[in-house]
Amino acid sequence: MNPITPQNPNHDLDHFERPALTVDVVLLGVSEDSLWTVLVRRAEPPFAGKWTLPGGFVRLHESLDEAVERVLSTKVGLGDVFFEQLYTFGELDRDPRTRVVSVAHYALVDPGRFETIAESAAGHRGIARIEVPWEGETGGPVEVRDAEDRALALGFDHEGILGVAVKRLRGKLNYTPVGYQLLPERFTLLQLQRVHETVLGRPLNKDSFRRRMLASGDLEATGRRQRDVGHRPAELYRFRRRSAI
Amino acid sequence: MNPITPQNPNHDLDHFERPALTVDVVLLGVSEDSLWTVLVRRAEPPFAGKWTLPGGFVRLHESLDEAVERVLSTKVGLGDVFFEQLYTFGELDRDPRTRVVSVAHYALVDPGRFETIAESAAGHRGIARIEVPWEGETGGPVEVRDAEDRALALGFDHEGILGVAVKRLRGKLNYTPVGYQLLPERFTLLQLQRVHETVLGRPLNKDSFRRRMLASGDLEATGRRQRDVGHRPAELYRFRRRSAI
DNA sequence: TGACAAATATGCGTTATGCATATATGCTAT
DNA sequence: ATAGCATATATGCATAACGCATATTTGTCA
Repeated sequence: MNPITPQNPNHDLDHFERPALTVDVVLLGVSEDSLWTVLVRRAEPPFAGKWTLPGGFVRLHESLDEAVERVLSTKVGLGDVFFEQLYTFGELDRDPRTRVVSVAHYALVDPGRFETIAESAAGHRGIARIEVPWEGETGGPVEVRDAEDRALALGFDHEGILGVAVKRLRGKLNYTPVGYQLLPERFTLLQLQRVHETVLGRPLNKDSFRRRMLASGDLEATGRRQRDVGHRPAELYRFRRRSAI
Repeated sequence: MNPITPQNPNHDLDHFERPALTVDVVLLGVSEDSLWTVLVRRAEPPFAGKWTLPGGFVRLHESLDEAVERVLSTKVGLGDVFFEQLYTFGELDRDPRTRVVSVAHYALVDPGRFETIAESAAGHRGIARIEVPWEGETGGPVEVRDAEDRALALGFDHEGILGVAVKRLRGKLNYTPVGYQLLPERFTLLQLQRVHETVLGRPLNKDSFRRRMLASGDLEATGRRQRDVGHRPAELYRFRRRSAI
């Protein structure tokens, strides 16, 4: 026990032996009825050559949000992305170099933007999109596999962070309209349902999904309809900006 | 923009100009149909004399959970308390001395333990329990008042953190059985309902509350009943330890 | 012009919820 | 000892939400 002494309240402030602070970002997108995330390959030790979540150290003069925006811009080439804080991981052995505490975030992008990441991934070798596997019904740990279906051991504790992010997103879908961040501006009810089903990993009842969504007040009919779909076109909706009553 | 250079990947690790890291704890308890929290009076600048959440710097060799336990033990004299991480606050101007990022937690204690804190508060002048006001229906900011009903400006951004904690607890009550952390081991259904009502700030329907709780599978009848209550005594329940199936 | 596929609408049984009412039971005052 | 009290507990019912099945509508394509 080593309390802050009243004699020197700034004891800890002057002391340089403090944990380092990072942000890590779980970037998620839905495409082809699968949930994908974006990983970057580490060039340097520790975990050189391993795939990890995009992340970086928090600078003295930037907020956590600014650090996330810098990471997304620098490492993935994205700006203006929706993200929220997920959880802060502070176990002692997360990083073999030294003590590092990481404020994890999850970010959501629509299919169009995710496509640009996929193209970027095709060009560079240091970035990849990986299909997020279902957690087993048991809620076991996520096991990531690459395009050739080889098990992929992520660096640091990032596999655990990915699992927490997916779990959080699934929970959020049940009581917030966060799904719209995974869709283009205009979308049909069935597209929205498919996104929910993809994230949740289970089929949803079409009628009650429609009723709930329309009753929620979060959706707004645009008056436009689908085109060239080979069947009766559906109404296109957009998410209503929540009035700040 | 000052990216981590591949030439020196440990650039930031070696650099001492990193944010300081603290934990702050919103300690909550229910008593007399009110929700209370525990504040400590700061002895030193900044905010000397102001009331703040108990908190402290995270040491290099302790995890976040260990830091919280140390803070609860050192500043409030409590051990073995239920707590969970709340949110990490990282705005630039939180602390006038230097950049400080705080991982906020909320902790819940039963009335018996809260009573010991209240006694301790009566003895020492550096600790107090404060009734948490309802947020208005508008969800406006919490305004803290002391026992003499004087407005109390908390130090740092702790008023905001308190508001987030109450909001989180209210949300959690709707889908998890956290309420039992605010009760003694054995309790009646009406006591549990009163706790929920106190936290949520609104009356609940007795019948559907009973039905939901009994159907949830979280409760277990102990076979014992209340004593000396001047009316028909109620069954005493305890929370069933969730099997890890 | 008709087949097709999905959108949209309607009906209905099941279940959850809110409310009202009736009965049970330990304690207390007389 | 007993009547009355306050709350626990049980039952019934109207309403709303939900899952499921079925019918109808409407662009597109062969």
